[in-house]
Amino acid sequence: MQSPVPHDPPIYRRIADRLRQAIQAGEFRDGDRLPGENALMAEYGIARATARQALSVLINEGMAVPRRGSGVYVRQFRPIRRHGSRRLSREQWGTGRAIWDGDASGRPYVVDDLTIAREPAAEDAARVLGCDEVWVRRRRYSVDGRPVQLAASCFPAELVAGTAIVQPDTGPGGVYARLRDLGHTPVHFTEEVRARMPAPDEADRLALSAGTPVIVVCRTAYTTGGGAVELNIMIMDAASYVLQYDFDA
Amino acid sequence: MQSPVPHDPPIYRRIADRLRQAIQAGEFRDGDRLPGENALMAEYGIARATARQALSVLINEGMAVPRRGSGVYVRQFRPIRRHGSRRLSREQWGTGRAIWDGDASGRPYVVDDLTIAREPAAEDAARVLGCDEVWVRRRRYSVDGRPVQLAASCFPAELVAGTAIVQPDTGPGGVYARLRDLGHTPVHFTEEVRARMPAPDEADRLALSAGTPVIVVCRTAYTTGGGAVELNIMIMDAASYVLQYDFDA
DNA sequence: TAGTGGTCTAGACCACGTA
DNA sequence: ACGTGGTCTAGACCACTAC
Repeated sequence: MQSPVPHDPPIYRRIADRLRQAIQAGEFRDGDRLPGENALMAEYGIARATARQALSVLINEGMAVPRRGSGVYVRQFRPIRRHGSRRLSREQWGTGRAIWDGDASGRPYVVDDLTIAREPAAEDAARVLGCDEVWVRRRRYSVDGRPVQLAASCFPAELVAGTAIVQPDTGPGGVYARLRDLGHTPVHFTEEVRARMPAPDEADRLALSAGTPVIVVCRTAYTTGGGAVELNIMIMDAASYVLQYDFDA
Repeated sequence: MQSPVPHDPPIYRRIADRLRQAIQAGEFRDGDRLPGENALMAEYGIARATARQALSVLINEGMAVPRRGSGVYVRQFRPIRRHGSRRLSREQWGTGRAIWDGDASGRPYVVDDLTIAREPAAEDAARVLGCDEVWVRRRRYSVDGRPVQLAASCFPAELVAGTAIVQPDTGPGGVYARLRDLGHTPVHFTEEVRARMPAPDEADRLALSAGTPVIVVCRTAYTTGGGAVELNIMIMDAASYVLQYDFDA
């Protein structure tokens, strides 16, 4: 009978652990090139697949990024701080500022791939918004030339048909100012936050490397009557964002 | 010259895509067993490593979970809803209820691995709390017998030394009620939310399978004077949580 | 052109879970 | 006992990047 000793970690794990420690100890800095497959094979006397497996551990942890034909590099982070409560205060969109102005932490951003369409409401949207058809504004946001967020805003179709909300340019203050003009001022917001690994199409559109989760924020905007007037689903590159929420006891 | 046609996806990707579609189409339900390595080898006439690679795609996406000696299974989700703003209202902890009572969506929870220690403050904690030494309460929360969250609360050492806050049982209302007793009532909270892949020790303690990110919530509690009295870092299994924040415009 | 990572094959031995 | 996934070897060809 053997005593129930935990097994030695496999070779590839020990190599991955050593590399991770080296990174955290500062031996490799952000953007530095790590030892490649050939270097690990020579250093540890292992097969190629084993060296690959060691590197894939770090890659799937989001600590390293492979570049074809070049090498494996330590990942760089510079997150955007997104303020949950403060940024939606009436002062912001009441005075003609777009909400997103405050988001990029001073860095310029661009909106890509804007599409506006009338669609049958998805099951969730139908329940929350209380309608069968919605107008959807889909767009992608980029900062420093890199895509960071996909967003899809849904509005009850009858409410917004023919307004600036279904136009590419929604005018000063954005969609919330237009909802106010229509007499449906948003006064309350709920945000649901989840995190998961991206679906392949999300990874494509956000140019995510392996090991990068997405943060999914589902925001609902309510009017004084308690009715929901907007459902906004945001999918964010988790490596590019810090969400901040402030509230009182 | 070739036209710049995107390459055909590799075999393992196409197999992974087919399996993913089958899951999303409901051909496999939560907890169902997927075709294993041998089945894929036979079905597609591929080598073992290729079949493995196809399955590893789904595993790293968090869609499937491997069980040694048994098979690969479709992952199951049943998240806990955690209310950000509402749960910290004074009514809750002012009347003797522990904050966590409202968290598990009605399911019972347990606290594991509670340790309480006086330590030199980490760099972040020192800056936020304005002190060199802290008392830290570390614990793990489990729901339905499965670990879901690691938490570490830091308090300024001089403030809480000798109080119930450094005892295993903090009494009715928990640490916030004790801070109130000390005249340092928390009145404002800031939560920073991030998501990333877990470090190996986090994956161990939360029993996370590959492809599961963690949500990191860093909460700071402020008193009326504006001083920070607690820094609480929570690491949550992303598959087990939905965070909800409510706020007004 | 040389070196890198990406894909793939055809084997091997092991630990583990189920029956 | 058998089938499963976990680890590992020793090759191969390819696409891409840097020089």
